[in-house]
Amino acid sequence: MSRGPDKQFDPHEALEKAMQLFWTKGYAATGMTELQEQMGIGRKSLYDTFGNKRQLFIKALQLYSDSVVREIFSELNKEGSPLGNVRRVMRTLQERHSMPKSTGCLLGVSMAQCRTNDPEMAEVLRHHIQGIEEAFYKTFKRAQDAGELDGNTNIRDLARLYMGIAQGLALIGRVQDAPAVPRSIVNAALATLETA
Amino acid sequence: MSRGPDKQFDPHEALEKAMQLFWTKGYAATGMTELQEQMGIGRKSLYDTFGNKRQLFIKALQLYSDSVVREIFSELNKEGSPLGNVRRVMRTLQERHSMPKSTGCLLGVSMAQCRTNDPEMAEVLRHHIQGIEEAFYKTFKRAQDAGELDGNTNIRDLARLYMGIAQGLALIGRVQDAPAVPRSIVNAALATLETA
DNA sequence: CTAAACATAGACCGATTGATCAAAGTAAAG
DNA sequence: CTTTACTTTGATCAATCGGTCTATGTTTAG
Repeated sequence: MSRGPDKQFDPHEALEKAMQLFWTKGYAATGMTELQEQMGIGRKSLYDTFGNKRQLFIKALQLYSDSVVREIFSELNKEGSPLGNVRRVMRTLQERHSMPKSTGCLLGVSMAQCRTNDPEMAEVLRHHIQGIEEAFYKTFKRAQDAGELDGNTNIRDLARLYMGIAQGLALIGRVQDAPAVPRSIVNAALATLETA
Repeated sequence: MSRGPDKQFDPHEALEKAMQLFWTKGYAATGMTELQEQMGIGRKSLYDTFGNKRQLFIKALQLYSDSVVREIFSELNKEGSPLGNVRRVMRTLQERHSMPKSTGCLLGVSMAQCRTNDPEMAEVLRHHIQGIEEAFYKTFKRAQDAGELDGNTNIRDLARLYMGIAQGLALIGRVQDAPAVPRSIVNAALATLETA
């Protein structure tokens, strides 16, 4: 039971701002002062609410996984042709990462920045990207059961490939403002499904 | 014509050390003090020889592209089956990024760290990864001419896909120490060549 | 009302950042 | 030799880093 005043800010909104900033600039290049300004809260409130920079970052990763990633890949679970869902998701990714100011994928950006000798962070990231792999796997499984994919296709391998392509696509989108390269990548990726 | 003493260090060796450090830790997380120590030279020598941190980084990128990338992808130009060369290169990448302390690809790591609004750095990176795309493209072209690839296959798209896969593979290798995921990605990627 | 429990704003901490500079050392030219 | 050009060392710069803390509200319980 609280006896003091309520927070004057919405922690969820503040975390979203932090996520956006980490997404754009990356972990190391984002300063607490800049975070504080963008989140629109005081320094003490920031630390009282979110712990420290590292914990704030991990919370931002969780939010990213629960919001952005979930929204994109929930398309995979819809009714209708599983492979059709995959195609639609890949086209959505293509579109996103063709935007002039594309910031890529926060998970990918973070994988590039987390040191090899930081096992805890690596574990968090591994967990999140495994979720993407599983989303693809379940969809390919349904596709195989429905006869859309050959029974001999190794769908575990395929799911991991698509997860890898999604990461590569997001990464390249950060430096490539022309839509040609992302389009090519998705074109070629989807072409492989025709004969699998 | 120089009238003073020669440098007491080998700039190339020093740059190689810097490249290694950037590769492991990333641009933002690597400090000048740490660079200086690893490079084994004085502070002034560092700035006199390499300019500033940013210029040093760009020189390190160039060295990476000219040494590491070149060494891996020169395999593509060898005699014999072009697709066989592609398979060998992809297996090499798989092996590299399955190592426990894999640091991924310096180009990929840098793409993740360079801000979207840093056009100069983006241009440098775009140039380097375009080199990888071209290496794949020329090889797929030879494969198509030799009848190893179907004439209807869009090899520009395919080359960009393989460049993207290589980047995704490198990225995931940073957080995945088990060899299963890289192996799956390369397995599935190469499987698509069988029917293209 | 008073008092306790909360939140706020912002000064402040030592440490570290990228970068500069003066002083000392060294080798070649004349 | 002296002079000149170059390097090296390491002190030092202002700025910023992540993080702490004090002082000042502000709300609720009694």
